Order: sequence, then C-alpha cells, then structure tokens
Amino acid sequence: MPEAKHTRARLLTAAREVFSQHGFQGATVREICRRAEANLAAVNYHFGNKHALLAEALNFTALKALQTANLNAVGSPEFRLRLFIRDFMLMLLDETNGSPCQIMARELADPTPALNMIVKEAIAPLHEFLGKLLREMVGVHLEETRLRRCVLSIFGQCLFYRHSHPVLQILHPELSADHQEIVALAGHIANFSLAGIGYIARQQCQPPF
Amino acid sequence: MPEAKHTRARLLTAAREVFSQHGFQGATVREICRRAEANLAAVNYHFGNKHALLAEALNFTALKALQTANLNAVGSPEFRLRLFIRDFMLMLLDETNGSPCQIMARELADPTPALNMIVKEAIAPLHEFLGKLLREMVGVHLEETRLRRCVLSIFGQCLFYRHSHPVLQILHPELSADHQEIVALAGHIANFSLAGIGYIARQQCQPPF
Amino acid sequence: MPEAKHTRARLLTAAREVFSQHGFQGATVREICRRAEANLAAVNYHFGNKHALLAEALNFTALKALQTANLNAVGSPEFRLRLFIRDFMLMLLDETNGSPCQIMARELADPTPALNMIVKEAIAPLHEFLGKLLREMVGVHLEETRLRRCVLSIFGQCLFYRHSHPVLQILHPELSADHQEIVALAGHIANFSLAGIGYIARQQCQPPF
Amino acid sequence: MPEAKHTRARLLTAAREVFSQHGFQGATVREICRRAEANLAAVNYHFGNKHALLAEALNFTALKALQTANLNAVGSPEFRLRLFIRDFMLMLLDETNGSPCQIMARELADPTPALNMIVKEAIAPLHEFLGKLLREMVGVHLEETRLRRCVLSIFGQCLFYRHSHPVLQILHPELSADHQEIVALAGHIANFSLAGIGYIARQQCQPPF
DNA sequence: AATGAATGAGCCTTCATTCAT
DNA sequence: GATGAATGAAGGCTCATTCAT
Repeated sequence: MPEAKHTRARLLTAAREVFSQHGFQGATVREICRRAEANLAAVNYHFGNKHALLAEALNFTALKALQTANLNAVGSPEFRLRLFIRDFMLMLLDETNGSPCQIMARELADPTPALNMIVKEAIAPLHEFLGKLLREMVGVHLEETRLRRCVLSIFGQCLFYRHSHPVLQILHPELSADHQEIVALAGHIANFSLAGIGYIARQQCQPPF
Repeated sequence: MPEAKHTRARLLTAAREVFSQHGFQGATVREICRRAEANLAAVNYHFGNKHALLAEALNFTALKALQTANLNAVGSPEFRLRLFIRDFMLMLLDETNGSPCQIMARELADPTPALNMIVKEAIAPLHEFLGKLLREMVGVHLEETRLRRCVLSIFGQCLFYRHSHPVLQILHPELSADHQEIVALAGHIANFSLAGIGYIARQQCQPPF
Repeated sequence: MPEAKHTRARLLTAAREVFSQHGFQGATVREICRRAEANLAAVNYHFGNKHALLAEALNFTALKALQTANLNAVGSPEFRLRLFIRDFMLMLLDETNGSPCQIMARELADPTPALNMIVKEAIAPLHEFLGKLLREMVGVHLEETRLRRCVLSIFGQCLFYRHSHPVLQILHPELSADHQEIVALAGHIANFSLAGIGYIARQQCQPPF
Repeated sequence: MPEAKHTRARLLTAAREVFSQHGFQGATVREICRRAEANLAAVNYHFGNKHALLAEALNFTALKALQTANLNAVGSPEFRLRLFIRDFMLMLLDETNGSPCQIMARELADPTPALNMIVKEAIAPLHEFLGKLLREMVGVHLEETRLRRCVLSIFGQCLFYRHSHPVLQILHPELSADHQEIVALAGHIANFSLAGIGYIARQQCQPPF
C-alpha cells in the first residue's frame, strides 16, 4: 500500500476538496480519484456512485460542535449571539479546501438530492438554534414570523461572504480573509443585527406611530 | 421561417431561461436551441460559443433602471432605502424564467469568465449606489470600511432569499413568493437594516463604553 | 465525404451485422461505429441510443414480401405450405451478415424492449398467416387450439435450424447450408408436417377409440 | 459461517439460477455472489473464472436419467417416444430457476467455449438416443440422413417452446406452462411427429408417384 | 478456506464545437 | 442567414479479475 491513509479515506478527502471547489456537477469522479491517487473504479467500489460519495463526504460534526460549544458558553444571550456569529463566520470562511461549509454552500444554489439531508441534518437545527437564542433576547411577545425573519437576516449577512466570495475578491481585492478580518466582520454583523433585532422587538410592543 | 422574432433574439430569450434555471454549467446548448426552435449550430453561428452567448444574454438594463428610478424618487434617504430594498427584492425574487438577476445570482457562486464583466457593469455600480445612499444617511464621519460593511449586510440579507431559495422551500414550504410576501420581507429588511445602520453610525461617534 | 453511402445508412448496415452476430447485449456501439467507419457519437446523433438503433435496424419487409408472394401464388394449400416453408427456411438460414431473421432470432431468446414491436409487426402476422393457410387445409372442424399447435410445430422445426445452428455445426460439421441442402430440409419439414397436420385433422373428426 | 452448505455449493446453485435467467453474458459474477451470500472474489477462488464456473454449473445428470429411465421402460417404440417427449418437455419447460435445460438452451443461441462440452456430453448422446429409438420404429431401410431430419424435427418442436418462450408469452399470454398444459403439448408433438415419421418411412419404401 | 480492497478495461452516453453546404 | 451532419473529448458507471492478507 503506497499511501499512508486507506483509499476510502483519501477519496473522501479528495472529494471534499473537489466538491467544494467545483460543486457537485462540476466535480468529476476522475479528478477526485486522481487527487486521491486511486483507481477510477474506487468510487464505485467504496461508495456506489457519485451522489453517495457526496452524501458521505458531507460532515456536520463541526457545525454541531459549534452549537454545543455555544450552548455551554456562559453569558448573556447577546454575548452568545456574538460568539455564535464569530464562530460561524470563522467556519464559513475557512479557506481550507474541503471545509464542510463550502460544500454545503454550493448545494444551496445548485441542489442535488443530498440537499434534503443537509437541510434536515444541518440547516434546520442551525436555524432552530439561532431562533431559540434570539427568542431568549426578545421574549415571548415577538411573532414567530418576525423572529424567523431576523434569523434569516443574520444568516443572510454571514452566508453572503461565502456565496459572494468571488465577487468580493474582484470588488475589494485588498480585503484578505485572515482571522483578524473575519473577526472584525463578525463583530460588525453582530452589532448590526443586535440593533436590528432590538428595533424589531421594540416595534412589536409599541408599533411605530 | 414560421417564427416572428429572428433566430438570434429567440436564442437569447431561450438562453436567459435556461441559464437562469440551470446555471451556466448545467445549461446545455442543445436545450437552449431546442427551446428557441433553432438549429443546434445556431449558437455557434450567432455567438461563437456558449460563453459568448452568456455574455450577450446578460442584461443589466432593469438593474440600472432601478437605480435611475431611485435617484429620481423624492424623499428622505431612509425612504429611498426602503424603496430600493423593495424594488431590488421584487426584481431578485421575480420568478419569471430568464429574469436577469437569477442568472447573475448563479454566477456569484459558480463564476465563469463573465463574472468580471458582471461585477464591473452591474455589481460595482450597485454597491456604489447603495454606498452613496447610506452615506447620505450617516454623514461623513463614518469610516468607509464600516459603511461598506453596512452595504454588504443589506445585500447579504436580500440575496439570501435568492441563493437559499431551494433551502427555504424545504425549511418553510408554507412561504410563497408572491408580491405581498416579498414586500413584507423587504419591509423587514429595511427596518432591520435601518436600525443596524443607525447603531453603527452612532457607535462611530460615541464608541460603546 | 470519404464514404459512398451516408453515415446513417452505413451505421444501419453495420448495426445489422453486429446485432445479428453478437445479439443486442453482446454488440457494442463502438464496434458498430468502427465497422461503419463512423464516429462513436454518430449513433447518438442519428438514433439517440443503442435501443433506438436496434429498432431502426430491424427490417420486416422481406418477411412481409414472403407472405405477399405466397398469397399471390397459385396452387393448393398444400403446395403453398411447401412454398412457404421453403422460402421461410431460405430467409432464415441466409448467412448474409445482418439478415433480418438472424437479429430477430436472437431477440427471441434474450428479449429487449424491441421484442414487443417485433412480435406485433412480424411474428404475430406470420403466425396468423400460417394459421389461415393451415385452416384452408383442415377445414373448420379442427379446434383453434389444435390448429395453433400445428403452427407452432412448423415454426419450431424451421427455427430450430436457426437457433441451434452452432450446435448443428458441431454435431454434423459435414452439413453445409447451401441452397440445395436448405431446399431439401424444407422439403422434409413440409412432408413431415403435412403428415402431422393430416393426422391431427383426422384425429379430430373420428377420435381414436 | 451461518450457511449450511459450503460456499462452493452455494455458488453453484446461485450460478445455475443466474445463468438460466440471464444467459452467460447477461449474468454477472456480482449477482451470483450476492445470491450465494459469498464474497465477490469467491468465484475466482473456487473456480478460477466465470467460464469455469459455467462449466461446473452445467449438470447433465437429469438428462441422462431421462434416457436411462426411457431405456428401462417397457413398451413399444411408439409408446417410448411418447414417454420421452413428455419427460423431455417437462424438463425443458421446468420453470424452476437453475434448471439445467434453461442454461443449455441459452448456450445454443449464444455459444461460449462451454458449448463443445455440452454438445459432446449432453446433446450428441441425446440425438443418438432419439435416433436409435426412431430406428426401432422405422426399420433399417430409412436413410440415415432422413432419420436424422426426423430427430431434428422432434427436437425443434420441443425446443421451440423453450427458445420462444418470451414471444409466446406475448402472443398467447393466456397459455400457462403448468404440468397439464405441458403434457398436452407433449401429446400433440408426439401425435404430430409419429404421423410425420410414419409418412417419411413409408415414403422411402414406396416413393410418392 | 476465504475475503476486503483494488484495478484496468470497457461500456453507453453527453457535450460543445466544427464543417461543408 | 442558416443548417444537417459529424466529431473529439470527456463523463459516470460496470465488469471480471487480481492481490495481499
């Protein structure tokens, strides 16, 4: 065996890289096998087909760990929201090839049959998590619909940097995506959103007249 | 020739439909020609190749009209921001096949060589436009970097509904994308963002201590 | 154009050859294209896929001509049966590569979706034809079931030489399949069958007790 | 190992099933191993390759038993011919998966290297057997060539129901292949053939003028 | 006595593109 | 101004077989 890791593991690593770079459709089994230094038939042997390989390449552990860590953190809901946005942005903008969020983000725009699982396993829990966190802040009086829109506003701001990354590199090539910059962006999103949520919550109690 | 419009025009219409539905990569020349009731070689005859067809299919007039209309609108910057967000969301979530924003939105996540032109012709002006609008609201004291982050927060919230449309349909299948709902979403984003911008602007003058 | 006939026609000729030699499953599109001196994609362009190519390669005209000729022949039913068996055997044992009966015979044992069409277009009419011919000979008193069994007995004797051709070449390598030999075989089958039919018909009228 | 029989035996059983259903070419080693609940490499371990597995899967004992039983039967040659046709048809149309005749019948149309052995071990003896039986009936005066043609006529009628089974199911879907029906078919073939043979034999002595 | 892992060859199909007319 | 025919390249997948254990 010329390779340190087993073929199956190397295929998963390679698949995460290629899927995150080219999307499911743009990724080729050939390229994945080439990078994994595996035979072309290895994907079929280990996973059955390309779709099943994608399903196995998806990895939600980091995303779940993020939520667990946040639940265990001590502090006000506002503090935990800041923490969450920071950790989520760091995960989202992690440029390591094959990071799980890159693959998932691609699925959002160009769905494959795996999207259902992604939503059920990763996205729905995440939205629920953030919904509960906001609920702690705004109390019981804010309508569920309005609360949800706030959740979407936060995710929208965060995901934008992932989805529009190529555009931002053209628009503002001077911006790097280093740790410090990401933390600063997360701080902005937290400030912006806390103010927004606060306004929405107040608006509910005493409608603007 | 039984068709009213010339082949070239029919090809462009068909291309906008197919590109918006399947993305550049997922679209096939065959399907475009089939819908345009044109010969398979017509794309190469009229446009040279698939990339050039995409370039010609892109259409920024609606986006520019939106900005012009907003500039001509009478009212406070806050009012014009509400107006802009509403019009932008309506354009973005327009489910008409071949709407220009759908094509562009797909380009963001999976760039082709056309992205440079899109950014230069459409996105950069749009960001500048929104930047100036916000500047009217916050005055000269807010750092350019912070202002830009507010612009990105607004676009992020709006584009989220476009990019994550498939996910939202799974998460909240009860939500329709009719005119009324879109206007309500736009109202939320405007409220949320105005509060956010207001906070960021105040924070600059009197840092939170 | 380096070839005399058009690619489409060459593909059909080559397909008939290869299908008749190797069956549908054993035939490869590559081999067909190679023999037709056509590009590998030509099958897809002209026919869509391998199944559709088979469907177009099938040719029932000779089989239909055989029936028409027999209907126009002047003579007793017995004579016309002898004629039919002779012509049918000559067609069946025609060793020309790509003869229609060879392809059909292969379909019988290893059916593809094309079998339904073959049965409807070629085999059912043939059975009906032979049934009517026998009916002329035996009169109206013979049960339909018994008549049909006689039809199957005749076809069985004829087809045997097609289906079991490889076996017969091993068993009796001295037998050639030249015109004279085939005519002799047909004569035997006619004699054998006329006697059989005669017995079955008589048996019906005056049951053996 | 949870299985009662050894892997080798299970493989042979599974191979008989799959070969009889799909033919040699259509059968896959994977499917055979799956049914035998054996490892994919088991076929090559136990038999070397797919061809060798076929060779071992072939089983001529039932066919030989049929001949032995017939030789031991008491009665006239005519009676023993009726017996033979009945038993042969029952074996031929036995729908039990993996019945030896199904596998052999498939080989006839699409020969593999195993055909030589099949002919030598099974088919040639069978033809000789039937030839001798007919010889008993017709005496020494009938030419060997003519006698052989009668043998082929009988086998042709019988095998037809095996080879053309898919066609017959389309043509006459009302016909079932139950014991009673098979016996009736065998009776018809026997009647038909006895009359045929009788005529051929008489024709020899006193040519039809 | 047997197996999990791996592989090379080959299959059908699809695609954007080109070319001669 | 346009098109029917053709093509090279590539894609996902399947198969019988092999190898190390």
